[in-house]
Amino acid sequence: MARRDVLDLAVLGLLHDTPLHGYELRKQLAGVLGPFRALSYGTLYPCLRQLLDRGWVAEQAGDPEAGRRARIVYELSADGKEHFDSLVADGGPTSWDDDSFGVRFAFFARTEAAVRLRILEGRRSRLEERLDTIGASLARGRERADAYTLELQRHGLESVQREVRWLTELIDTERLTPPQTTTSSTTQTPH
Amino acid sequence: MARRDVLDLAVLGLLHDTPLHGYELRKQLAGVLGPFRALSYGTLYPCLRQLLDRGWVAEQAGDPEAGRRARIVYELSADGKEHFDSLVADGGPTSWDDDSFGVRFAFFARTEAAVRLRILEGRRSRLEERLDTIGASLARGRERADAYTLELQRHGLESVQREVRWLTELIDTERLTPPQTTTSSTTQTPH
DNA sequence: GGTTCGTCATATCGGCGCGATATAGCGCTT
DNA sequence: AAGCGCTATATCGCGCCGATATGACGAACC
Repeated sequence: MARRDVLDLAVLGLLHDTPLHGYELRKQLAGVLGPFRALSYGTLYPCLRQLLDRGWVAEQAGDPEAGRRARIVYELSADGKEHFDSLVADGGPTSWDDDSFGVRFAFFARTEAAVRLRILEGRRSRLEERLDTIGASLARGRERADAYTLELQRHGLESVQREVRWLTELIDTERLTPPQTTTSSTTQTPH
Repeated sequence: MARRDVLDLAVLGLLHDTPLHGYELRKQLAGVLGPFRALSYGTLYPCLRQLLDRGWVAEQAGDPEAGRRARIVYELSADGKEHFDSLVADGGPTSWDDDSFGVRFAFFARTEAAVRLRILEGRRSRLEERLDTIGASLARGRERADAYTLELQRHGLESVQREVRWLTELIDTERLTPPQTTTSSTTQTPH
Protein backbone atom coordinates (compact mmCIF):
# COMPACT_ATOMS: atom_id res chain seq x y z
CA MET A 1 0.00 0.00 0.00
CA ALA A 2 1.45 3.28 -1.14
CA ARG A 3 2.39 5.90 1.38
CA ARG A 4 -0.17 8.24 -0.04
CA ASP A 5 -3.03 5.78 0.31
CA VAL A 6 -2.27 5.57 4.02
CA LEU A 7 -2.76 9.31 4.27
CA ASP A 8 -6.03 9.15 2.33
CA LEU A 9 -7.14 6.40 4.67
CA ALA A 10 -6.41 8.44 7.76
CA VAL A 11 -8.04 11.63 6.46
CA LEU A 12 -11.20 9.90 5.25
CA GLY A 13 -11.33 7.99 8.50
CA LEU A 14 -11.18 11.14 10.59
CA LEU A 15 -13.80 12.88 8.47
CA HIS A 16 -16.17 10.03 9.25
CA ASP A 17 -16.79 11.54 12.66
CA THR A 18 -17.10 15.20 11.80
CA PRO A 19 -16.17 17.68 9.06
CA LEU A 20 -12.80 19.30 9.63
CA HIS A 21 -10.55 21.92 8.08
CA GLY A 22 -6.90 21.41 7.17
CA TYR A 23 -5.27 22.85 10.22
CA GLU A 24 -7.45 20.88 12.61
CA LEU A 25 -6.99 17.75 10.52
CA ARG A 26 -3.27 18.01 10.91
CA LYS A 27 -3.55 18.10 14.67
CA GLN A 28 -5.84 15.11 14.76
CA LEU A 29 -3.71 13.23 12.25
CA ALA A 30 -0.82 13.51 14.64
CA GLY A 31 -2.78 11.25 16.95
CA VAL A 32 -3.55 8.67 14.29
CA LEU A 33 -0.37 8.69 12.24
CA GLY A 34 1.76 9.95 15.08
CA PRO A 35 3.17 6.62 16.10
CA PHE A 36 4.19 5.84 12.54
CA ARG A 37 5.25 8.98 10.74
CA ALA A 38 5.26 12.74 10.66
CA LEU A 39 3.10 14.84 8.40
CA SER A 40 3.59 18.27 6.90
CA TYR A 41 1.23 20.72 5.21
CA GLY A 42 3.17 20.22 2.03
CA THR A 43 1.65 16.77 1.97
CA LEU A 44 -1.73 17.42 3.55
CA TYR A 45 -3.02 20.31 1.45
CA PRO A 46 -2.25 18.68 -1.92
CA CYS A 47 -3.86 15.55 -0.52
CA LEU A 48 -7.04 17.42 0.40
CA ARG A 49 -7.22 18.98 -3.04
CA GLN A 50 -6.94 15.60 -4.65
CA LEU A 51 -9.62 14.12 -2.41
CA LEU A 52 -11.79 17.04 -3.49
CA ASP A 53 -11.05 16.50 -7.19
CA ARG A 54 -11.96 12.86 -6.93
CA GLY A 55 -15.17 13.62 -5.13
CA TRP A 56 -14.29 11.77 -1.95
CA VAL A 57 -14.74 14.89 0.16
CA ALA A 58 -16.78 18.04 -0.40
CA GLU A 59 -16.12 21.62 0.57
CA GLN A 60 -18.62 22.59 3.20
CA ALA A 61 -20.50 25.83 2.72
CA GLY A 62 -19.02 27.74 5.60
CA ASP A 63 -20.51 29.86 8.29
CA PRO A 64 -17.78 32.50 8.08
CA GLU A 65 -17.84 32.78 11.89
CA ALA A 66 -17.03 36.39 12.40
CA GLY A 67 -13.64 37.36 13.72
CA ARG A 68 -11.94 34.35 12.30
CA ARG A 69 -9.72 33.69 9.40
CA ALA A 70 -11.56 31.93 6.55
CA ARG A 71 -11.39 28.19 6.93
CA ILE A 72 -12.09 25.52 4.35
CA VAL A 73 -14.07 22.78 5.98
CA TYR A 74 -14.20 19.38 4.32
CA GLU A 75 -16.87 16.75 4.79
CA LEU A 76 -16.95 13.13 3.71
CA SER A 77 -19.03 12.24 0.66
CA ALA A 78 -20.82 8.97 -0.03
CA ASP A 79 -18.10 8.05 -2.56
CA GLY A 80 -15.54 8.88 0.08
CA LYS A 81 -17.09 6.47 2.55
CA GLU A 82 -16.98 3.80 -0.12
CA HIS A 83 -13.37 4.52 -0.94
CA PHE A 84 -12.48 4.41 2.73
CA ASP A 85 -14.01 0.96 3.04
CA SER A 86 -12.09 -0.31 0.03
CA LEU A 87 -8.84 1.11 1.41
CA VAL A 88 -9.42 -0.53 4.77
CA ALA A 89 -10.23 -3.86 3.19
CA ASP A 90 -7.35 -3.68 0.69
CA GLY A 91 -5.35 -6.82 1.33
CA GLY A 92 -2.69 -5.92 -1.20
CA PRO A 93 0.87 -7.15 -0.87
CA THR A 94 2.03 -4.95 1.95
CA SER A 95 5.44 -5.43 3.46
CA TRP A 96 6.21 -5.97 7.12
CA ASP A 97 7.20 -2.35 7.69
CA ASP A 98 3.99 -1.01 6.20
CA ASP A 99 2.47 1.88 8.16
CA SER A 100 -0.97 0.97 7.00
CA PHE A 101 -1.69 -1.65 9.64
CA GLY A 102 -1.60 0.84 12.48
CA VAL A 103 -3.89 3.25 10.68
CA ARG A 104 -6.31 0.52 9.73
CA PHE A 105 -6.32 -0.62 13.33
CA ALA A 106 -7.03 2.89 14.54
CA PHE A 107 -10.31 2.77 12.61
CA PHE A 108 -11.29 -0.73 13.66
CA ALA A 109 -14.36 0.56 15.44
CA ARG A 110 -15.74 1.41 12.01
CA THR A 111 -14.66 -1.82 10.37
CA GLU A 112 -16.63 -5.03 9.91
CA ALA A 113 -15.67 -7.93 12.12
CA ALA A 114 -14.69 -10.17 9.21
CA VAL A 115 -12.40 -7.53 7.74
CA ARG A 116 -10.87 -6.87 11.16
CA LEU A 117 -9.96 -10.51 11.48
CA ARG A 118 -8.44 -10.65 8.00
CA ILE A 119 -6.34 -7.59 8.71
CA LEU A 120 -5.05 -8.96 12.00
CA GLU A 121 -4.22 -12.33 10.50
CA GLY A 122 -2.55 -10.79 7.47
CA ARG A 123 -0.39 -8.64 9.70
CA ARG A 124 0.56 -11.62 11.80
CA SER A 125 1.65 -13.76 8.87
CA ARG A 126 3.75 -10.94 7.52
CA LEU A 127 5.48 -10.61 10.88
CA GLU A 128 5.98 -14.35 11.01
CA GLU A 129 7.74 -14.23 7.66
CA ARG A 130 9.94 -11.54 9.07
CA LEU A 131 10.61 -13.71 12.09
CA ASP A 132 12.02 -16.37 9.78
CA THR A 133 14.24 -13.84 8.05
CA ILE A 134 15.70 -12.53 11.28
CA GLY A 135 16.08 -16.02 12.71
CA ALA A 136 17.97 -17.17 9.63
CA SER A 137 20.14 -14.09 9.76
CA LEU A 138 20.93 -14.72 13.42
CA ALA A 139 21.82 -18.35 12.75
CA ARG A 140 24.04 -17.44 9.81
CA GLY A 141 25.88 -14.56 11.40
CA ARG A 142 26.46 -15.96 14.85
CA GLU A 143 30.19 -16.25 14.28
CA ARG A 144 30.87 -13.35 11.99
CA ALA A 145 29.04 -10.50 13.64
CA ASP A 146 30.15 -8.53 16.67
CA ALA A 147 28.32 -8.48 19.98
CA TYR A 148 26.43 -5.26 19.26
CA THR A 149 25.07 -6.41 15.94
CA LEU A 150 23.91 -9.65 17.51
CA GLU A 151 22.29 -7.79 20.37
CA LEU A 152 20.45 -5.53 17.94
CA GLN A 153 19.13 -8.49 15.99
CA ARG A 154 18.20 -10.34 19.16
CA HIS A 155 16.27 -7.34 20.39
CA GLY A 156 14.56 -6.95 17.02
CA LEU A 157 13.59 -10.59 17.04
CA GLU A 158 12.11 -10.29 20.50
CA SER A 159 10.11 -7.20 19.56
CA VAL A 160 8.58 -8.94 16.58
CA GLN A 161 7.84 -12.05 18.64
CA ARG A 162 6.10 -9.91 21.21
CA GLU A 163 4.02 -8.21 18.55
CA VAL A 164 3.01 -11.56 17.12
CA ARG A 165 1.84 -12.61 20.56
CA TRP A 166 -0.14 -9.38 20.90
CA LEU A 167 -1.81 -10.00 17.55
CA THR A 168 -2.63 -13.56 18.54
CA GLU A 169 -4.38 -12.34 21.66
CA LEU A 170 -6.38 -9.86 19.63
CA ILE A 171 -7.29 -12.51 17.08
CA ASP A 172 -8.46 -14.88 19.79
CA THR A 173 -10.55 -12.15 21.34
CA GLU A 174 -12.09 -11.30 17.99
CA ARG A 175 -12.95 -14.94 17.40
CA LEU A 176 -14.53 -15.40 20.80
CA THR A 177 -16.52 -12.20 20.77
CA PRO A 178 -20.01 -12.81 19.38
CA PRO A 179 -20.34 -11.15 15.99
CA GLN A 180 -21.60 -7.78 16.98
CA THR A 181 -22.57 -5.18 14.45
CA THR A 182 -20.21 -2.29 14.08
CA THR A 183 -20.83 0.09 16.94
CA SER A 184 -22.99 2.86 15.65
CA SER A 185 -21.18 5.07 18.13
CA THR A 186 -19.26 7.70 16.21
CA THR A 187 -17.88 9.64 19.12
CA GLN A 188 -20.21 12.57 19.44
CA THR A 189 -19.03 15.65 17.69
CA PRO A 190 -17.93 17.89 20.53
CA HIS A 191 -19.16 20.98 18.64
CA MET B 1 19.31 13.60 10.88
CA ALA B 2 18.30 13.56 7.27
CA ARG B 3 17.29 10.34 5.64
CA ARG B 4 20.17 10.63 3.26
CA ASP B 5 22.75 10.99 5.99
CA VAL B 6 21.59 7.69 7.43
CA LEU B 7 22.36 6.06 4.10
CA ASP B 8 25.80 7.70 3.95
CA LEU B 9 26.41 6.46 7.46
CA ALA B 10 25.54 2.88 6.57
CA VAL B 11 27.55 2.83 3.36
CA LEU B 12 30.66 4.35 4.90
CA GLY B 13 30.29 2.01 7.84
CA LEU B 14 30.18 -1.05 5.66
CA LEU B 15 33.15 0.10 3.59
CA HIS B 16 35.16 0.25 6.81
CA ASP B 17 35.53 -3.50 6.68
CA THR B 18 36.27 -4.06 3.03
CA PRO B 19 35.84 -2.38 -0.35
CA LEU B 20 32.60 -3.25 -2.06
CA HIS B 21 30.75 -2.62 -5.30
CA GLY B 22 27.17 -1.35 -5.58
CA TYR B 23 25.36 -4.61 -6.02
CA GLU B 24 27.08 -6.24 -3.11
CA LEU B 25 26.59 -3.13 -1.01
CA ARG B 26 22.88 -3.31 -1.54
CA LYS B 27 22.76 -6.86 -0.26
CA GLN B 28 24.75 -6.01 2.83
CA LEU B 29 22.76 -2.85 3.42
CA ALA B 30 19.65 -4.96 3.65
CA GLY B 31 21.17 -6.42 6.79
CA VAL B 32 22.01 -3.08 8.34
CA LEU B 33 19.07 -0.96 7.22
CA GLY B 34 16.77 -3.91 6.80
CA PRO B 35 14.96 -3.52 10.10
CA PHE B 36 14.33 0.15 9.44
CA ARG B 37 13.72 0.75 5.77
CA ALA B 38 14.01 -0.56 2.24
CA LEU B 39 16.59 0.61 -0.26
CA SER B 40 16.55 0.76 -4.04
CA TYR B 41 19.26 1.27 -6.62
CA GLY B 42 17.64 4.53 -7.53
CA THR B 43 18.87 5.74 -4.17
CA LEU B 44 22.09 3.81 -3.81
CA TYR B 45 23.85 4.63 -7.06
CA PRO B 46 23.31 8.40 -6.84
CA CYS B 47 24.49 8.13 -3.26
CA LEU B 48 27.70 6.40 -4.31
CA ARG B 49 28.37 9.01 -6.95
CA GLN B 50 27.97 11.77 -4.41
CA LEU B 51 30.26 10.03 -1.93
CA LEU B 52 32.76 9.81 -4.76
CA ASP B 53 32.40 13.49 -5.68
CA ARG B 54 32.96 14.54 -2.09
CA GLY B 55 36.02 12.35 -1.80
CA TRP B 56 34.65 10.15 0.95
CA VAL B 57 35.12 7.03 -1.12
CA ALA B 58 37.47 6.24 -3.99
CA GLU B 59 37.05 4.07 -7.03
CA GLN B 60 39.33 1.14 -6.66
CA ALA B 61 41.58 0.29 -9.59
CA GLY B 62 40.03 -3.04 -10.50
CA ASP B 63 41.51 -6.36 -11.34
CA PRO B 64 39.02 -6.94 -14.14
CA GLU B 65 38.74 -10.58 -13.06
CA ALA B 66 38.25 -12.32 -16.34
CA GLY B 67 34.82 -13.58 -17.26
CA ARG B 68 33.01 -11.10 -15.11
CA ARG B 69 31.01 -8.05 -15.80
CA ALA B 70 32.89 -4.87 -14.99
CA ARG B 71 32.30 -3.88 -11.40
CA ILE B 72 32.99 -0.56 -9.79
CA VAL B 73 34.53 -1.21 -6.43
CA TYR B 74 34.53 1.56 -3.86
CA GLU B 75 36.89 1.90 -0.95
CA LEU B 76 36.79 4.20 2.03
CA SER B 77 39.09 7.24 2.01
CA ALA B 78 40.67 8.95 5.01
CA ASP B 79 38.18 11.79 4.63
CA GLY B 80 35.43 9.23 4.49
CA LYS B 81 36.51 7.72 7.80
CA GLU B 82 36.45 11.17 9.31
CA HIS B 83 33.03 11.92 7.92
CA PHE B 84 31.74 8.60 9.24
CA ASP B 85 32.95 9.47 12.72
CA SER B 86 31.26 12.85 12.61
CA LEU B 87 28.02 11.28 11.40
CA VAL B 88 28.08 8.72 14.19
CA ALA B 89 28.77 11.34 16.81
CA ASP B 90 26.21 13.79 15.42
CA GLY B 91 23.89 14.48 18.30
CA GLY B 92 21.63 16.74 16.30
CA PRO B 93 17.97 17.11 17.12
CA THR B 94 16.70 13.75 15.97
CA SER B 95 13.11 12.77 16.57
CA TRP B 96 11.93 9.62 18.28
CA ASP B 97 11.18 7.83 15.02
CA ASP B 98 14.63 8.51 13.60
CA ASP B 99 16.15 5.55 11.78
CA SER B 100 19.60 6.69 12.62
CA PHE B 101 19.83 5.14 16.06
CA GLY B 102 19.61 1.61 14.72
CA VAL B 103 22.27 2.24 12.12
CA ARG B 104 24.56 3.93 14.60
CA PHE B 105 24.09 1.00 16.93
CA ALA B 106 24.94 -1.43 14.17
CA PHE B 107 28.39 0.17 13.99
CA PHE B 108 28.98 0.39 17.72
CA ALA B 109 31.92 -1.96 17.48
CA ARG B 110 33.73 0.84 15.62
CA THR B 111 32.58 3.59 17.94
CA GLU B 112 34.32 5.03 20.96
CA ALA B 113 32.91 4.10 24.35
CA ALA B 114 32.08 7.69 25.29
CA VAL B 115 30.18 8.26 22.07
CA ARG B 116 28.36 4.96 22.48
CA LEU B 117 27.12 6.03 25.87
CA ARG B 118 25.98 9.42 24.62
CA ILE B 119 24.05 7.83 21.78
CA LEU B 120 22.32 5.34 24.06
CA GLU B 121 21.39 8.01 26.57
CA GLY B 122 20.20 10.40 23.87
CA ARG B 123 17.99 7.72 22.41
CA ARG B 124 16.59 6.91 25.82
CA SER B 125 15.65 10.48 26.66
CA ARG B 126 13.93 10.87 23.33
CA LEU B 127 11.89 7.76 24.01
CA GLU B 128 11.09 9.03 27.49
CA GLU B 129 9.73 12.22 26.00
CA ARG B 130 7.60 10.12 23.73
CA LEU B 131 6.45 8.14 26.75
CA ASP B 132 5.11 11.34 28.26
CA THR B 133 3.30 12.21 25.05
CA ILE B 134 1.59 8.85 24.81
CA GLY B 135 0.80 8.82 28.52
CA ALA B 136 -0.81 12.23 28.31
CA SER B 137 -2.74 11.17 25.24
CA LEU B 138 -4.00 8.06 27.04
CA ALA B 139 -5.07 10.06 30.07
CA ARG B 140 -6.85 12.62 27.93
CA GLY B 141 -8.63 10.25 25.60
CA ARG B 142 -9.71 7.60 28.06
CA GLU B 143 -13.36 8.55 27.71
CA ARG B 144 -13.56 9.69 24.14
CA ALA B 145 -11.72 6.97 22.28
CA ASP B 146 -13.01 3.52 21.41
CA ALA B 147 -11.55 0.29 22.75
CA TYR B 148 -9.37 -0.35 19.71
CA THR B 149 -7.73 3.05 19.76
CA LEU B 150 -7.00 2.66 23.45
CA GLU B 151 -5.58 -0.81 22.91
CA LEU B 152 -3.31 0.51 20.14
CA GLN B 153 -2.02 3.29 22.36
CA ARG B 154 -1.59 0.94 25.29
CA HIS B 155 0.42 -1.43 23.14
CA GLY B 156 2.51 1.42 21.76
CA LEU B 157 3.20 2.64 25.26
CA GLU B 158 4.31 -0.80 26.36
CA SER B 159 6.62 -1.19 23.39
CA VAL B 160 8.33 2.09 24.12
CA GLN B 161 8.61 1.25 27.82
CA ARG B 162 10.20 -2.07 26.93
CA GLU B 163 12.69 -0.35 24.64
CA VAL B 164 13.59 2.12 27.38
CA ARG B 165 14.29 -0.81 29.69
CA TRP B 166 16.46 -2.42 27.03
CA LEU B 167 18.44 0.79 26.61
CA THR B 168 18.86 1.10 30.35
CA GLU B 169 20.35 -2.38 30.52
CA LEU B 170 22.74 -1.52 27.72
CA ILE B 171 23.73 1.73 29.39
CA ASP B 172 24.40 -0.01 32.68
CA THR B 173 26.52 -2.60 30.92
CA GLU B 174 28.47 0.10 29.12
CA ARG B 175 29.09 1.90 32.38
CA LEU B 176 30.30 -1.20 34.19
CA THR B 177 32.54 -2.43 31.42
CA PRO B 178 36.08 -1.19 31.95
CA PRO B 179 36.86 1.49 29.38
CA GLN B 180 38.42 -0.56 26.64
CA THR B 181 39.91 1.13 23.64
CA THR B 182 38.06 0.87 20.40
CA THR B 183 39.35 -1.94 18.24
CA SER B 184 42.17 -0.06 16.57
CA SER B 185 40.52 1.51 13.53
CA THR B 186 39.55 5.16 13.46
CA THR B 187 42.89 6.87 13.21
CA GLN B 188 42.12 9.56 15.71
CA THR B 189 44.48 12.48 15.78
CA PRO B 190 47.02 11.32 18.36
CA HIS B 191 46.77 13.10 21.66
C1' DG C 1 23.72 -26.68 -29.03
C1' DG C 2 20.21 -23.48 -28.71
C1' DT C 3 16.76 -21.61 -25.70
C1' DT C 4 15.36 -19.99 -21.40
C1' DC C 5 15.73 -18.55 -16.89
C1' DG C 6 17.78 -16.69 -12.69
C1' DT C 7 21.55 -14.00 -10.96
C1' DC C 8 24.93 -10.38 -11.36
C1' DA C 9 25.64 -5.51 -12.18
C1' DT C 10 25.00 -0.71 -13.38
C1' DA C 11 22.07 2.96 -14.56
C1' DT C 12 18.13 6.41 -15.38
C1' DC C 13 13.58 8.66 -15.15
C1' DG C 14 9.28 10.57 -13.56
C1' DG C 15 6.26 11.23 -9.79
C1' DC C 16 5.56 13.03 -5.63
C1' DG C 17 6.49 13.29 -0.56
C1' DC C 18 8.19 16.53 2.56
C1' DG C 19 10.87 20.27 4.90
C1' DA C 20 11.27 25.00 4.56
C1' DT C 21 9.17 29.02 3.78
C1' DA C 22 5.60 32.85 2.77
C1' DT C 23 1.53 35.27 4.11
C1' DA C 24 -1.60 37.21 7.30
C1' DG C 25 -5.23 38.12 10.82
C1' DC C 26 -5.92 37.69 15.73
C1' DG C 27 -5.13 37.83 20.88
C1' DC C 28 -2.06 38.13 24.60
C1' DT C 29 1.73 39.94 26.99
C1' DT C 30 5.37 43.91 27.90
C1' DA D 1 2.52 49.67 19.61
C1' DA D 2 5.49 46.34 19.27
C1' DG D 3 6.44 41.79 19.61
C1' DC D 4 5.26 37.12 19.92
C1' DG D 5 2.73 32.89 19.32
C1' DC D 6 -1.23 30.67 17.46
C1' DT D 7 -4.48 29.88 13.72
C1' DA D 8 -4.82 28.92 8.83
C1' DT D 9 -3.80 28.16 3.99
C1' DA D 10 -0.57 27.60 0.42
C1' DT D 11 3.66 26.80 -2.63
C1' DC D 12 8.26 25.32 -4.21
C1' DG D 13 12.40 22.80 -4.96
C1' DC D 14 15.20 18.99 -3.64
C1' DG D 15 15.84 14.46 -3.78
C1' DC D 16 13.94 9.67 -2.53
C1' DC D 17 12.24 5.67 -4.55
C1' DG D 18 9.64 2.31 -7.47
C1' DA D 19 9.71 0.88 -11.98
C1' DT D 20 12.20 -0.07 -15.68
C1' DA D 21 16.11 -0.80 -19.19
C1' DT D 22 20.26 -3.08 -20.48
C1' DG D 23 23.29 -6.76 -20.98
C1' DA D 24 26.55 -10.51 -19.82
C1' DC D 25 27.04 -14.85 -17.64
C1' DG D 26 26.10 -19.82 -15.76
C1' DA D 27 23.17 -23.60 -15.56
C1' DA D 28 19.43 -26.42 -16.68
C1' DC D 29 16.51 -28.54 -19.97
C1' DC D 30 15.34 -31.23 -24.13
